Amino acid sequence: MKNEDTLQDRHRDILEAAELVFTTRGFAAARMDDIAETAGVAKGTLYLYFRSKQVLFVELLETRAEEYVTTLDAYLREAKSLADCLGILATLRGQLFVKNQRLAESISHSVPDFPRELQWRVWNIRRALQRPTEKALERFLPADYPVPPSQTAAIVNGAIDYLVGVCVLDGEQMVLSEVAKDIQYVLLPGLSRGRQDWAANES
Amino acid sequence: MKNEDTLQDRHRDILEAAELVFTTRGFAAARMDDIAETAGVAKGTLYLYFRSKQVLFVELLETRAEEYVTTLDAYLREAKSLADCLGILATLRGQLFVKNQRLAESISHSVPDFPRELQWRVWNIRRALQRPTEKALERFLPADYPVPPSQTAAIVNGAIDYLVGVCVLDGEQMVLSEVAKDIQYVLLPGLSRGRQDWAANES
Amino acid sequence: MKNEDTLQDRHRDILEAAELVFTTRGFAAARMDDIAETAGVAKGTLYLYFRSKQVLFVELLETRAEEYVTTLDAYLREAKSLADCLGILATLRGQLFVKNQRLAESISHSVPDFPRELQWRVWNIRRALQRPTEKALERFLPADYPVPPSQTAAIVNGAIDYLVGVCVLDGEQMVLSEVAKDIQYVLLPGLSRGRQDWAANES
Amino acid sequence: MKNEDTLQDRHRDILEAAELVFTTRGFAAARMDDIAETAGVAKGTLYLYFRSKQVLFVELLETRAEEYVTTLDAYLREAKSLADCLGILATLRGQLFVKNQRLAESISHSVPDFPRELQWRVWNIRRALQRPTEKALERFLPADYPVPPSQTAAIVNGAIDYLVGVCVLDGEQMVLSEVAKDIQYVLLPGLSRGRQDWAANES
DNA sequence: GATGAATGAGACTTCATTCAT
DNA sequence: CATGAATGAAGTCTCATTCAT
Repeated sequence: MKNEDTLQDRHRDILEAAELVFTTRGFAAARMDDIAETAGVAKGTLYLYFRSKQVLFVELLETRAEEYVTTLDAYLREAKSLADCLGILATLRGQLFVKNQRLAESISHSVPDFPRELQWRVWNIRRALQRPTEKALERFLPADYPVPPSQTAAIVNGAIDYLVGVCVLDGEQMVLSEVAKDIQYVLLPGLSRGRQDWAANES
Repeated sequence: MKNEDTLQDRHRDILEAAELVFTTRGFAAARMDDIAETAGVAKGTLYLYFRSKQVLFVELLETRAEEYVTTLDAYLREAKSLADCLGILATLRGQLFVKNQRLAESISHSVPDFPRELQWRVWNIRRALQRPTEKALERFLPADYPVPPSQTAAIVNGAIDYLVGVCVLDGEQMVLSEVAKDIQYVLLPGLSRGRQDWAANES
Repeated sequence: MKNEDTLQDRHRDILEAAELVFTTRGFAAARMDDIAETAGVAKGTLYLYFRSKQVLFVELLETRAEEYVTTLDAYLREAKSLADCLGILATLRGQLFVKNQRLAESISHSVPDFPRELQWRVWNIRRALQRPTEKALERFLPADYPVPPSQTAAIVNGAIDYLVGVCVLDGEQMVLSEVAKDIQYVLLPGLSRGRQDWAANES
Repeated sequence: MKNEDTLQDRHRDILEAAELVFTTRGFAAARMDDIAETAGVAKGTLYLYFRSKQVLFVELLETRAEEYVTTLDAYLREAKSLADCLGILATLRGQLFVKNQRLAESISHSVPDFPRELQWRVWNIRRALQRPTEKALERFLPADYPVPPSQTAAIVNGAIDYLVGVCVLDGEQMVLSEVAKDIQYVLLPGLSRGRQDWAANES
């Protein structure tokens, strides 16, 4: 009988293979054959660990989201200022972005066909991915900041991800410290002023 | 012989059906049967107008991108200030880009399998979508603005699209004027200061 | 109103186009689109002259077989000897072989699917194509020739067609007088002796 | 894991089913569904053994051609005279070549659409099928025989195949010994005389 | 009569899933 | 537990035939 560790390994190998394949081709175009081959197991073995392609996909999302959130939270806890936050977000999203982004893209397209239980799990993942940025911003935004945190978080994450994405698509060697600097330059002023500045600016 | 207009209509009907289906399911999961049914034509008719599913997808992208760029350019030409630009971008991307964004998401996954000629066409689409924001920013950014326009454009577009996307995903009734206001509040300060401010801020 | 001649022309144009296409691709792979384009008419027009692809095919076979038989009979009537016969057959089959052969090949594969009435017409064509060689041989074979004429005809026709076919396939410039000479050299002796020679040879 | 023999069997079953279907209907009209049903396997199984219909067709040709050539060579090696050769050829082509001939007929129509690599393989098959008759004739033809062996081979093969074909088409019970006798009677004299006889005959 | 856009049955092929070994 | 051969539903695409113009 195989011991517990071997089973864990197999499970992890399959998830890693699935990540590679889903990331590269998207959910619909990914083939279980490819995942099996990449994982170095037989096709039937996949079904010993995951009931279906859809379950494999969702459990992969859950695993990666959890890891990502844990990492991000740990780093953001150390942040001393809004500038720190932006720097950390830019750096970590820069490192993790490509894989996660590609996975995330599959969600909106694929999930509508999933059974309800899986759809619910995906919904939870989405919520979880929002929170770290949101929590960090809450700590440092001016108390009277007029834009709600969830939407400010969307703005910040969008800015970072697109900038990283453009660099990657253009094939440029991505210099993360540059990305962080650009992000800080553009976003910091707008994130640092309270409502009275707004009023001032409007007038 | 059917008259010219009828043919044009059919062509447009199919593109609209394709837009709906590709947008909803992504390229790989979209079925030609669904597109045909949505367009109200027989399966074979699709192939009278587009040689293959891939060609239909790319020509849809081209058509929508062209429309989008034309509209955006026209509006941005009227902008009198950076605030105007951000407002226009937020409003139009909110109206037009949710769909296009979904289409765009399919690209990175699907296009690698396409024949080279189609890949090249997609590449051109990507370039075209970047330009309007870039051109508008060039007009209003301070002369000594330290972040290159292409990357500033990425930051702006990303902020807008994510914000719109979050609103849509959350199922909120999207109030575009709110979106525009939030965007202006967060981004405007950082886009308005020249290099000397940067130096000041750093110190 | 179009006059009779124009209708005849159209009919003939279509048959010629069909001959070219069926000859090139075989019955099953031939497309009505190609035949229409080759004939310079619209696809629907084909169906004004021939009820279906199968009918078009069979009527083409009938037309060409009739022409071929008429021509062959006329020439063979002039033959003064077995050598003449072989020379004439080699020359004419050499001229007509490629087209007819290709058409004939389609028959055995395609006809089983045809409706019974068309099958019967094809059967008649086959009989008709055999007869000229058979009739000519009957005139010149020794009275006591032991091999039945229909089978002798098969041997003669097979020898000629394969020889021409090999030349064509090898891409050689086919010299018909050479073909005729070879055929005569190989076949004439065996066709010229009566049964007593056979007995002699056997002993 | 299924044992090696079972896989071999399946492979052979499919080839036999393919032979039956391609032979009956020709390449273009043959349906993979029919081949699968005839072989007693599911449609998808065919594609585990052969990458496409075209590949299945070509590999069938290769297999049968190889068997045929091997058998023919073995028998012809034992021939003691030209009469033996003709008898052997008539008998074996009668037994083995009706099927192969039907396959061969598909080649000229279907192969032009094939990818270049498959075309090359078919070309090699054609060459291989020519050689046995040619080699045998070279041993027994008079040294000064004026017709080149490759063309003499074409004449002999054509005569045999047509005769067999006519018998089959007429639905006659084919008596192979009769066929052999007829062939020998017609062809032997012409194949036995050297060039001086030719000169004599011409005068 | 002539056209050719439209149709839809049916072809090839793929791939998630199963199950005997 | 692990395997991978087998399955068959479902996808893309073709093409003979029809019919409104």
